[in-house]
Amino acid sequence: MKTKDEIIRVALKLFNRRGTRRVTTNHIAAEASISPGNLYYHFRNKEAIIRDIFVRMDETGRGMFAAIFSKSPDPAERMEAAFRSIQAFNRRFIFFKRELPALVMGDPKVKKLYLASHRAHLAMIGSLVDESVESGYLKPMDGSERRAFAELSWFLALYWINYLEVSGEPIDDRGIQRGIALSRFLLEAVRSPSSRG
Amino acid sequence: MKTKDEIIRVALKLFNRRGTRRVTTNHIAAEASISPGNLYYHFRNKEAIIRDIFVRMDETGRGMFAAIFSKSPDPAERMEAAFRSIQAFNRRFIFFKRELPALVMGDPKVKKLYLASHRAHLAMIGSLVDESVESGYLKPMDGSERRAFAELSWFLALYWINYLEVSGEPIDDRGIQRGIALSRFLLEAVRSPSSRG
DNA sequence: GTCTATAGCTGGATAGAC
DNA sequence: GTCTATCCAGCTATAGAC
Repeated sequence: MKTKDEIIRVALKLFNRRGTRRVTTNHIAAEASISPGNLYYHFRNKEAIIRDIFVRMDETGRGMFAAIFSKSPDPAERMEAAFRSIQAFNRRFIFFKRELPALVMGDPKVKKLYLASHRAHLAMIGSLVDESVESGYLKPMDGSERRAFAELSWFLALYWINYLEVSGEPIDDRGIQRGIALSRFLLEAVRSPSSRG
Repeated sequence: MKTKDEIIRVALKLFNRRGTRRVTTNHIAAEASISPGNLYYHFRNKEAIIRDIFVRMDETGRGMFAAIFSKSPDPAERMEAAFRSIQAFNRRFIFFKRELPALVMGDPKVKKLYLASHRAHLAMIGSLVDESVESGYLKPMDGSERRAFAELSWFLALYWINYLEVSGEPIDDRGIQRGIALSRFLLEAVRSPSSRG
């Protein structure tokens, strides 16, 4: 593997374990078995490493979400599968979710990318909701109701892992299942009577 | 004002503005117009300052939430007022909400206090939901539905300000109003038909 | 209680040889 | 591309006078 990729891989691992604050460039270099000087040959500074991880994360995420939403079995199943995928994704880059405000507000480039991605996700969920209303799976809703449902669903998926962590619950299948139960509760609230089992 | 209180006041202001990471004990001392040495006379270290702020925050919060939930006008209004109060509270201690995972997971004493407070809030909301079901304001629900509704409501109130911030929306009345709209959406989902206007 | 002065350390980042 | 060596800034925390 290329040195640069190895630095990223190791940095992500350490950031997830101990947070960007406590992980120094020296730690990363040591764990990657290279010299500090070499690390600085590949990256301008620590911030650049974080940004690079973010860009890769964003690309991974876009591909993943597109794949999720293009599949279309039963809408309830799809929602559940989507929730599960998003949690796995969030867990893989958990340091970013933990430090979201600091990282997004601290680096204008990250902020710009993050906002674009945020809007894309909301729009994707929004059109999914529109489709489901049109198909009669969801009950008739006006624009503001649709947006409320879409945003709540996204909001839940976005923060659930963080909530589990600070609530002292382990991030395991049971915890994810609890999140799915909440997203089902949301879904039930907007199901059309005719689509209920 | 006592020097100790002044340190706390200034530290909270700076933490909210720039985050605990970038604010040093020297900054706090300078802003409080005292010497670094004097700061260390009053606090063992920086962590102790953060913890002290947290303890005061917790006390403030308990009092505030108890007051909110003991008032009882129309349940919908009460929910709205509660949401508003919680957002104002979260904003006042916004650094803590931004750095929640790091602060909670990094200091065992903070973690313990936070968990106790988290559970107390969930329980408070839970009994409020029970009451509202019994009174017929909310539709009949079993235990798991009640818990889902209570937890979603709390979850929303807890992360809303954070969500606004990272979404690039200003934390102003309009943003809070958007949050209230989502909590209303949740409430509508569980209102009993007879209680609807 | 408050100050000045400073020890002691850590970590980001660079220079220059290979 | 990679290393060694090192500089420098900035921060925490303490010592000791007042």
